[in-house]
Amino acid sequence: MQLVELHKALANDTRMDIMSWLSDPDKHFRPHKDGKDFSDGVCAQLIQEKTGMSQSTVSHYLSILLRANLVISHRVGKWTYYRRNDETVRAFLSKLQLTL
Amino acid sequence: MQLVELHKALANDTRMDIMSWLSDPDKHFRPHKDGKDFSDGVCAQLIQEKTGMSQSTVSHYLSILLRANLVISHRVGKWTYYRRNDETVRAFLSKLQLTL
DNA sequence: CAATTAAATCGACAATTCTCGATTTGTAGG
DNA sequence: CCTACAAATCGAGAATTGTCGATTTAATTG
Repeated sequence: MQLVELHKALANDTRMDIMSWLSDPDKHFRPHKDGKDFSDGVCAQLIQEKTGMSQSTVSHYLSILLRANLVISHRVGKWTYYRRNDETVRAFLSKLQLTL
Repeated sequence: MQLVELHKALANDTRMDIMSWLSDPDKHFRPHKDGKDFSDGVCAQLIQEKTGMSQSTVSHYLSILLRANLVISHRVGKWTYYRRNDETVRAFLSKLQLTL
Protein backbone atom coordinates (compact mmCIF):
# COMPACT_ATOMS: atom_id res chain seq x y z
CA MET A 1 0.00 0.00 0.00
CA GLN A 2 1.34 3.38 -0.98
CA LEU A 3 1.85 6.21 1.45
CA VAL A 4 -0.62 8.49 -0.25
CA GLU A 5 -3.27 5.78 -0.37
CA LEU A 6 -3.06 5.43 3.38
CA HIS A 7 -3.20 9.18 3.61
CA LYS A 8 -6.36 9.31 1.59
CA ALA A 9 -7.95 6.69 3.77
CA LEU A 10 -7.22 8.90 6.77
CA ALA A 11 -8.01 12.24 5.16
CA ASN A 12 -11.53 12.24 6.50
CA ASP A 13 -12.67 13.25 9.95
CA THR A 14 -14.93 10.31 10.54
CA ARG A 15 -12.45 7.70 9.39
CA MET A 16 -9.73 9.29 11.48
CA ASP A 17 -12.08 9.27 14.46
CA ILE A 18 -12.81 5.60 13.93
CA MET A 19 -9.12 4.75 13.85
CA SER A 20 -8.56 6.78 16.95
CA TRP A 21 -11.48 5.19 18.79
CA LEU A 22 -10.28 1.75 17.84
CA SER A 23 -6.94 2.34 19.46
CA ASP A 24 -8.73 2.27 22.79
CA PRO A 25 -12.18 0.74 22.51
CA ASP A 26 -12.85 0.53 26.25
CA LYS A 27 -12.40 4.22 26.49
CA HIS A 28 -14.63 5.07 23.54
CA PHE A 29 -17.40 2.53 23.18
CA ARG A 30 -20.17 1.28 25.37
CA PRO A 31 -20.05 -2.49 25.94
CA HIS A 32 -21.45 -4.90 23.37
CA LYS A 33 -25.04 -5.86 24.15
CA ASP A 34 -24.11 -9.51 24.57
CA GLY A 35 -21.34 -8.56 26.98
CA LYS A 36 -18.60 -9.64 24.55
CA ASP A 37 -15.31 -7.83 25.19
CA PHE A 38 -13.35 -5.96 22.53
CA SER A 39 -10.56 -8.47 22.00
CA ASP A 40 -11.91 -9.30 18.52
CA GLY A 41 -12.69 -5.67 17.87
CA VAL A 42 -15.79 -3.53 17.93
CA CYS A 43 -18.91 -4.48 16.00
CA ALA A 44 -19.92 -2.29 13.10
CA GLN A 45 -23.11 -1.25 14.81
CA LEU A 46 -21.37 0.31 17.78
CA ILE A 47 -19.09 2.20 15.47
CA GLN A 48 -21.99 3.43 13.42
CA GLU A 49 -23.90 4.47 16.51
CA LYS A 50 -20.93 6.51 17.70
CA THR A 51 -20.38 8.31 14.41
CA GLY A 52 -24.04 9.23 14.11
CA MET A 53 -23.89 8.63 10.37
CA SER A 54 -25.95 6.29 8.23
CA GLN A 55 -25.38 2.56 8.25
CA SER A 56 -24.33 2.49 4.61
CA THR A 57 -21.88 5.34 4.97
CA VAL A 58 -20.15 3.81 7.94
CA SER A 59 -20.05 0.41 6.31
CA HIS A 60 -18.44 2.07 3.31
CA TYR A 61 -15.90 3.85 5.50
CA LEU A 62 -15.02 0.61 7.20
CA SER A 63 -14.49 -0.99 3.82
CA ILE A 64 -12.09 1.81 2.91
CA LEU A 65 -10.11 1.30 6.11
CA LEU A 66 -10.17 -2.42 5.47
CA ARG A 67 -8.93 -2.08 1.92
CA ALA A 68 -6.11 0.10 3.24
CA ASN A 69 -5.32 -2.64 5.73
CA LEU A 70 -5.68 -0.17 8.55
CA VAL A 71 -8.21 -2.43 10.24
CA ILE A 72 -8.85 -6.14 10.45
CA SER A 73 -12.37 -7.49 10.28
CA HIS A 74 -13.72 -10.66 11.74
CA ARG A 75 -17.19 -11.95 11.15
CA VAL A 76 -19.01 -13.94 13.83
CA GLY A 77 -22.56 -14.86 12.97
CA LYS A 78 -24.30 -11.76 11.81
CA TRP A 79 -21.80 -9.46 13.45
CA THR A 80 -18.60 -8.09 12.01
CA TYR A 81 -15.96 -6.91 14.42
CA TYR A 82 -13.34 -4.40 13.45
CA ARG A 83 -10.05 -3.79 15.14
CA ARG A 84 -7.04 -1.67 14.39
CA ASN A 85 -4.24 -3.27 12.40
CA ASP A 86 -1.23 -2.28 14.44
CA GLU A 87 1.23 -3.47 11.89
CA THR A 88 -0.02 -1.21 9.10
CA VAL A 89 -0.38 1.73 11.42
CA ARG A 90 3.17 1.37 12.62
CA ALA A 91 4.50 0.91 9.10
CA PHE A 92 2.58 3.94 7.95
CA LEU A 93 3.91 6.13 10.73
CA SER A 94 7.49 5.13 10.19
CA LYS A 95 7.32 5.45 6.44
CA LEU A 96 5.91 8.90 6.92
CA GLN A 97 8.74 9.84 9.26
CA LEU A 98 11.24 8.81 6.66
CA THR A 99 9.47 10.59 3.84
CA LEU A 100 8.80 13.93 5.47
CA MET B 1 -4.45 23.41 12.15
CA GLN B 2 -6.42 20.22 12.55
CA LEU B 3 -4.97 16.80 12.01
CA VAL B 4 -7.29 15.96 9.16
CA GLU B 5 -6.61 19.26 7.42
CA LEU B 6 -2.92 18.45 7.34
CA HIS B 7 -3.84 15.01 6.11
CA LYS B 8 -5.83 16.44 3.26
CA ALA B 9 -2.95 18.68 2.30
CA LEU B 10 -0.77 15.59 2.06
CA ALA B 11 -3.33 13.27 0.50
CA ASN B 12 -2.06 13.93 -2.98
CA ASP B 13 0.90 12.36 -4.70
CA THR B 14 2.36 15.54 -6.07
CA ARG B 15 2.08 17.49 -2.84
CA MET B 16 3.59 14.63 -0.91
CA ASP B 17 6.43 14.47 -3.41
CA ILE B 18 7.04 18.19 -3.00
CA MET B 19 7.23 17.87 0.78
CA SER B 20 9.55 14.96 0.43
CA TRP B 21 11.80 16.74 -2.07
CA LEU B 22 11.94 19.79 0.16
CA SER B 23 13.31 17.78 3.02
CA ASP B 24 16.50 17.41 1.03
CA PRO B 25 16.69 19.92 -1.80
CA ASP B 26 20.33 19.24 -2.71
CA LYS B 27 19.42 15.67 -3.37
CA HIS B 28 16.35 16.41 -5.46
CA PHE B 29 16.78 19.67 -7.35
CA ARG B 30 19.26 21.00 -9.82
CA PRO B 31 20.91 24.23 -8.67
CA HIS B 32 19.21 27.57 -9.11
CA LYS B 33 20.23 29.31 -12.32
CA ASP B 34 21.74 32.23 -10.41
CA GLY B 35 23.77 29.84 -8.28
CA LYS B 36 21.79 30.70 -5.12
CA ASP B 37 21.84 27.87 -2.58
CA PHE B 38 18.74 26.34 -0.99
CA SER B 39 19.02 27.95 2.44
CA ASP B 40 15.95 30.11 1.72
CA GLY B 41 14.21 27.25 -0.01
CA VAL B 42 13.63 26.21 -3.59
CA CYS B 43 12.08 28.56 -6.10
CA ALA B 44 8.63 27.72 -7.44
CA GLN B 45 9.95 27.23 -10.92
CA LEU B 46 12.31 24.45 -9.98
CA ILE B 47 9.53 22.71 -8.14
CA GLN B 48 7.21 23.06 -11.08
CA GLU B 49 9.84 21.79 -13.47
CA LYS B 50 10.35 18.71 -11.35
CA THR B 51 6.65 17.86 -11.04
CA GLY B 52 6.08 18.20 -14.77
CA MET B 53 2.71 19.77 -14.11
CA SER B 54 1.38 23.14 -15.21
CA GLN B 55 2.53 26.35 -13.58
CA SER B 56 -0.93 27.16 -12.24
CA THR B 57 -1.44 23.74 -10.74
CA VAL B 58 1.86 23.74 -8.92
CA SER B 59 1.35 27.29 -7.71
CA HIS B 60 -2.02 26.17 -6.38
CA TYR B 61 -0.48 23.16 -4.66
CA LEU B 62 2.14 25.34 -3.05
CA SER B 63 -0.60 27.61 -1.77
CA ILE B 64 -2.31 24.60 -0.19
CA LEU B 65 0.90 23.55 1.53
CA LEU B 66 1.43 27.13 2.61
CA ARG B 67 -2.07 27.48 4.03
CA ALA B 68 -1.46 24.27 5.97
CA ASN B 69 1.75 25.78 7.28
CA LEU B 70 3.68 22.83 5.96
CA VAL B 71 5.98 25.15 4.03
CA ILE B 72 7.30 28.65 4.47
CA SER B 73 7.55 30.99 1.51
CA HIS B 74 9.90 33.86 1.00
CA ARG B 75 9.72 36.25 -1.88
CA VAL B 76 12.87 37.81 -3.30
CA GLY B 77 12.31 39.97 -6.32
CA LYS B 78 10.26 38.01 -8.77
CA TRP B 79 11.15 34.69 -7.20
CA THR B 80 9.36 32.91 -4.42
CA TYR B 81 11.31 30.35 -2.46
CA TYR B 82 9.63 27.56 -0.58
CA ARG B 83 11.06 25.52 2.22
CA ARG B 84 9.69 22.91 4.56
CA ASN B 85 8.30 24.11 7.87
CA ASP B 86 9.97 21.70 10.25
CA GLU B 87 7.89 22.77 13.18
CA THR B 88 4.56 21.91 11.62
CA VAL B 89 5.88 18.68 10.19
CA ARG B 90 7.13 17.59 13.59
CA ALA B 91 3.92 18.62 15.32
CA PHE B 92 1.90 16.76 12.71
CA LEU B 93 3.90 13.58 13.10
CA SER B 94 3.71 13.55 16.85
CA LYS B 95 0.02 14.39 16.96
CA LEU B 96 -0.56 11.54 14.57
CA GLN B 97 1.41 9.16 16.79
CA LEU B 98 -0.75 10.09 19.72
CA THR B 99 -3.98 9.81 17.79
CA LEU B 100 -3.45 6.51 16.03
C1' DC C 1 7.87 53.38 -20.11
C1' DA C 2 7.91 48.81 -22.84
C1' DA C 3 9.15 44.17 -22.81
C1' DT C 4 10.12 40.18 -20.25
C1' DT C 5 9.82 36.87 -16.71
C1' DA C 6 8.05 34.59 -12.18
C1' DA C 7 4.27 33.71 -9.65
C1' DA C 8 -0.59 34.17 -8.32
C1' DT C 9 -5.33 34.25 -9.44
C1' DC C 10 -9.47 33.21 -12.28
C1' DG C 11 -12.84 30.41 -14.59
C1' DA C 12 -14.05 26.08 -16.10
C1' DC C 13 -14.62 21.24 -16.66
C1' DA C 14 -13.25 16.43 -15.23
C1' DA C 15 -12.57 13.25 -11.65
C1' DT C 16 -13.07 11.79 -7.09
C1' DT C 17 -15.17 11.66 -2.63
C1' DC C 18 -19.13 12.12 0.48
C1' DT C 19 -23.34 10.68 1.94
C1' DC C 20 -27.77 8.97 1.75
C1' DG C 21 -31.86 5.70 1.23
C1' DA C 22 -33.09 1.41 -0.87
C1' DT C 23 -31.96 -3.18 -1.81
C1' DT C 24 -29.50 -7.43 -1.23
C1' DT C 25 -26.90 -10.92 1.25
C1' DG C 26 -25.79 -13.65 5.21
C1' DT C 27 -26.99 -15.65 9.58
C1' DA C 28 -29.89 -17.17 13.59
C1' DG C 29 -34.13 -18.70 15.74
C1' DG C 30 -38.79 -20.22 15.75
C1' DC D 1 -39.43 -22.06 5.33
C1' DC D 2 -40.45 -17.38 7.47
C1' DT D 3 -39.07 -13.54 10.17
C1' DA D 4 -35.77 -10.55 12.02
C1' DC D 5 -31.57 -8.39 12.20
C1' DA D 6 -26.57 -7.10 10.95
C1' DA D 7 -23.84 -5.84 7.40
C1' DA D 8 -22.66 -5.13 2.51
C1' DT D 9 -23.72 -3.42 -1.91
C1' DC D 10 -26.09 -0.42 -5.32
C1' DG D 11 -27.40 3.87 -7.47
C1' DA D 12 -27.50 8.63 -7.31
C1' DG D 13 -26.89 13.50 -6.41
C1' DA D 14 -24.09 16.99 -3.83
C1' DA D 15 -19.68 18.54 -2.56
C1' DT D 16 -14.88 18.74 -3.01
C1' DT D 17 -10.55 18.23 -5.38
C1' DG D 18 -7.60 18.05 -9.53
C1' DT D 19 -5.99 20.18 -13.40
C1' DC D 20 -5.59 23.12 -17.16
C1' DG D 21 -5.07 27.46 -20.08
C1' DA D 22 -5.74 32.35 -19.86
C1' DT D 23 -5.23 36.45 -17.40
C1' DT D 24 -3.38 39.43 -13.91
C1' DT D 25 0.06 41.12 -10.69
C1' DA D 26 4.90 42.11 -9.41
C1' DA D 27 9.42 42.80 -10.20
C1' DT D 28 13.58 43.45 -13.47
C1' DT D 29 15.92 45.32 -17.16
C1' DG D 30 16.69 47.70 -21.38
